[in-house]
Amino acid sequence: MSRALARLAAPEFNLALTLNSGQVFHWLPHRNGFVGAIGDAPVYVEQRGDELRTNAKPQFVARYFALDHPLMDIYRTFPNDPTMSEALTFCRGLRIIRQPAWECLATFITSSMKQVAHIAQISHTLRRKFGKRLRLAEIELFAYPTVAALAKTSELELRKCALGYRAKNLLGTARMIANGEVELEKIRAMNDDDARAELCRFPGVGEKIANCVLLFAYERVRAFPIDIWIERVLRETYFARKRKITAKRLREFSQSYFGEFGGYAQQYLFHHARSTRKKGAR
DNA sequence: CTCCAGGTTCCGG
DNA sequence: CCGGAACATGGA
Repeated sequence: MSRALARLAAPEFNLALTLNSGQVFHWLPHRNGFVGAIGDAPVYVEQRGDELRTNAKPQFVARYFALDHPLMDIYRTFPNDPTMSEALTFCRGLRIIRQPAWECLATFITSSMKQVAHIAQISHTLRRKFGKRLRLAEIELFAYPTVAALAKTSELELRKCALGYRAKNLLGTARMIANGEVELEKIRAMNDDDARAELCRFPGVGEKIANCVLLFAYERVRAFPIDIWIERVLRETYFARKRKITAKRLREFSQSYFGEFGGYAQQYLFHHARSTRKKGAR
């Protein structure tokens, strides 16, 4: 495979960090890089310094990994405080990628109250069971199941994939899209608030998951998902020794304090907190 | 065994 | 608007 790899410039980018930061869940280590599907395309990609090598079309890969995002300009908008600075040092080169909307929405519906490792496991199970089989040389890969494919399964069948109570939500969402009740592409034209409200019409989608989808699939880089990790960071860092900080207050603070690239700041804080505080590092 | 994980929804103050 | 409880599953 290595003979046929195309090359593309990828300055200010850290592939491994980006793929392991909890925004996308199906890429697997392979040789010197990773294999995964970008939509229906089987992709191998590896990083050598400031360059990527891939079997796929360079522009296609560059778009997926958002290599056009002005990372240096984005960093300049980050607030200047110790916690944010540490996260930036730790996560430099992490990019918010452009995921297909349906795949991102469906994956985050299965993410509620689940560890990252388990979200990945569910993604692989669903792909293998209901997704299109793809081939990359000797490797077998699977696309995420289409809306139609999941819409015609059953709650029972999905529960067999360890979805638990999320099965009903995933199925209901697939059916709402399959019957035209909500059109994911129409959301692209909406402003952030309308888009968020539209996403919240799906069962199992509340503000947090809607914000993840806005950030990871609709390129709304201001969207600031607040999960338990981020909530801890906010409370401990910016509201230390304060009682009674409501969810509403946290939401308002994060929107104003982190600014126009709040979604980026959020992902850096999230990944840094998770990486440094799980292996007994505290 | 107990605790917790990239939450949402429903219900009673 | 706010706090609690129920909801499934598996890894630590």
